[in-house]
Amino acid sequence: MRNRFPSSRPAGQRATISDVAAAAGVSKATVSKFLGGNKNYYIASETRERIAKAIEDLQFAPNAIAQGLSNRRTDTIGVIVASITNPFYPELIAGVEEALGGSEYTLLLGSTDEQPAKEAALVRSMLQRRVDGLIMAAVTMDDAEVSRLVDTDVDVVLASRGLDTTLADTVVIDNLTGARQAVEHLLGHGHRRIAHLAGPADVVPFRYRIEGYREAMADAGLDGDERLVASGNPAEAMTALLTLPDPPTAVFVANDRMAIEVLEFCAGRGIEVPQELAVVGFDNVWVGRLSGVGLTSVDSKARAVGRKAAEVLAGRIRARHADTVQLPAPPERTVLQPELVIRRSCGCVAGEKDDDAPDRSFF
Amino acid sequence: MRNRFPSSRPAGQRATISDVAAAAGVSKATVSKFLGGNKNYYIASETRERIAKAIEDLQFAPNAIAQGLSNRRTDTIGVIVASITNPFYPELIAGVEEALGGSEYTLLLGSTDEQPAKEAALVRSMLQRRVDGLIMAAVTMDDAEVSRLVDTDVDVVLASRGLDTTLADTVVIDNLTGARQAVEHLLGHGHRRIAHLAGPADVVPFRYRIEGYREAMADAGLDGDERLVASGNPAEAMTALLTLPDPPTAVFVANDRMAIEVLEFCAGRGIEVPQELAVVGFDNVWVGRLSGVGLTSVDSKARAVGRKAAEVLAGRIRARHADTVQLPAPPERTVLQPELVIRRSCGCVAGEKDDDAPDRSFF
DNA sequence: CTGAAAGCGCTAACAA
DNA sequence: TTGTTAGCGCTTTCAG
Repeated sequence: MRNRFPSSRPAGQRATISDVAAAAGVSKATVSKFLGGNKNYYIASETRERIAKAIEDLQFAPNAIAQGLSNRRTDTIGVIVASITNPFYPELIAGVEEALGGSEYTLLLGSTDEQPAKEAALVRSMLQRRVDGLIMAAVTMDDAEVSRLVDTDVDVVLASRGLDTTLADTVVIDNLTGARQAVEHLLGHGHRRIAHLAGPADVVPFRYRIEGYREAMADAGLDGDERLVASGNPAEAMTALLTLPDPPTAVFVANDRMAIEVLEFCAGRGIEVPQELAVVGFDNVWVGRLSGVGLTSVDSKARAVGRKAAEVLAGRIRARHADTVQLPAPPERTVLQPELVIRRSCGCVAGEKDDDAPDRSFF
Repeated sequence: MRNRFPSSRPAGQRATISDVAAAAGVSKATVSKFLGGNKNYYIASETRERIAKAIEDLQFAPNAIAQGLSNRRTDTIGVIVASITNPFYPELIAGVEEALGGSEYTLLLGSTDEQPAKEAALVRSMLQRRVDGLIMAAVTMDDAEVSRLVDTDVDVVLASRGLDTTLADTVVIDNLTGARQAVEHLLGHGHRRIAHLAGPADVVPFRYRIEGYREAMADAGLDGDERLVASGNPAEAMTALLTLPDPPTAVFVANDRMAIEVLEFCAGRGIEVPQELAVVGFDNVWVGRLSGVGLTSVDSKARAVGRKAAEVLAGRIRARHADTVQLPAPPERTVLQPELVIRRSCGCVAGEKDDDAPDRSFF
């Protein structure tokens, strides 16, 4: 195997710009200009060739760390999600990657496992690593913390879990409307006792989903029974709900993760879904599409949210690095519309309205 | 809100070690020693306090990029997976994070979408970013490419997709045995016409799964019918298989992603699983556990593989950075044993042997 | 115990 | 068109 490092440095050590300069008989500056590509530096085509050859010979690739230090930008963006194993987030990440497609950005990833301490540590770590921007798809921080974050020199966009804040760019879906749609659909099926299995109240979207539930119930003149709002471990919550004197005939669950557990709970107890209990989830994770699952759910557009978040962030970064110095534009808030996807678990006839592309593969 | 940057630099600019040094009335070198923590530098406790105060006042956090340049290590490890939306990989990533738990490592993530070109680009990008190590859970490279990669100064471990190579540390499961178990189980159910839906042949594990299938069939004196080995789009492949003159009564599918599509295909065609067609998958992705799915599958231990890969890698990095210079140990190959997890789709009675912890949440 | 100085690999004025 | 020089922010000898 021929030695790929003909320079004087020991094997396994990568060539530097100085090696290239020496090999090409030019200065580092010239090589650097050659690398810069974009800026219209003038450099003799003959020199250009010599440099290209040296680079090729030495298998040189610029050290991005050194470039980062000098350029004050790393072409890296951080993505912090709540739970990498919840299929909602890989989908969101895929959206981010999609949007960043051709660009030179690389993703620094972190999963908080829903732990605020881990979230804080990840933010710190990414800031120290000088990411150019940060997409937060896990936010348990309060406004003060967000504002401190926004005060730094990295651009931040809050995705999906976004707070109410107007401090930072935000990409969310309309959780309130989504929740209303779900509950209204259940009302349309004739249900009157509709429960809500809520998510942790320290996560903003869950608060809106509760509110949407309450509004829809109130509009139907069915509000007031707080016993119908449960939370915590799905199995336990369902047990409590179903042993109520006047148990619910339907439940709107705050996300699909929990909704699937409700389905499993019912399967385990021999409770027929949707006959004995109708179930509607939230997120429309791909699993719900499986014919053996058939979960009706509000699509929270994970991929689109990720894509949009990345676009907004890229725009910010571009603006920041633009030559023309100007005040940053005020935070931008994008609200995507969710969409109720109807399947079996709500009581609709199978296939009635399920318009999923049947040939699309699952993952 | 009080200004968090009392130094002279403009808001939004982070304090540097020089700012701290100035504020504490010491030199950068001393501050750096203070930061180093571990090495037993002697520094007066009074100075120590002044520095600590300055750091606190200035909200100083060292620039990891600059540290990286100086230290020649970034405390970052790259993870390249084949497809972030295939639940197998988030699980593997979770294993990596688990193992890296307390340490200061951060993950640089990339998903290749099974495209060799993207894989190459990601490797390049991560190398340029000077990751300390690389976990490749997507390898379509050949030995030559791997060897070139191993020749660099980053430690590489091949996880799950590992080649046959002995050039790099590898953590895999015993795919051949796993496949044999699957097929033997089907044989035990009395099946004689067992098909195999194979994965892309350029991915090593899939080749072993085919081989395991062939061996098991041969051992049962059932080899020879190559028409039973299909590949490509699951729906099309199944259609072809089922229109054979002597169609299979069971199919061993190379991974759960495809197995699930087979299940959907059957549901769509009204083909009863397992009565008309028994199905066994590979990976034991959590989805298969759902009561509405019940997919019998060979567990490929994604989490354990991720964990082990991270441990091996961390060990390598530690060794490389150790003061005592020594020849690197030869590549280490870890082979984890897969495990057949039995559910409905193979023909076993539901619940018969499904020993999943029933209360474990899904994701 | 502390500091001066050199250097990690690259970029960006500014000269030449 | 090319080279010189001075950093980017931190670490690490090596002298005090």
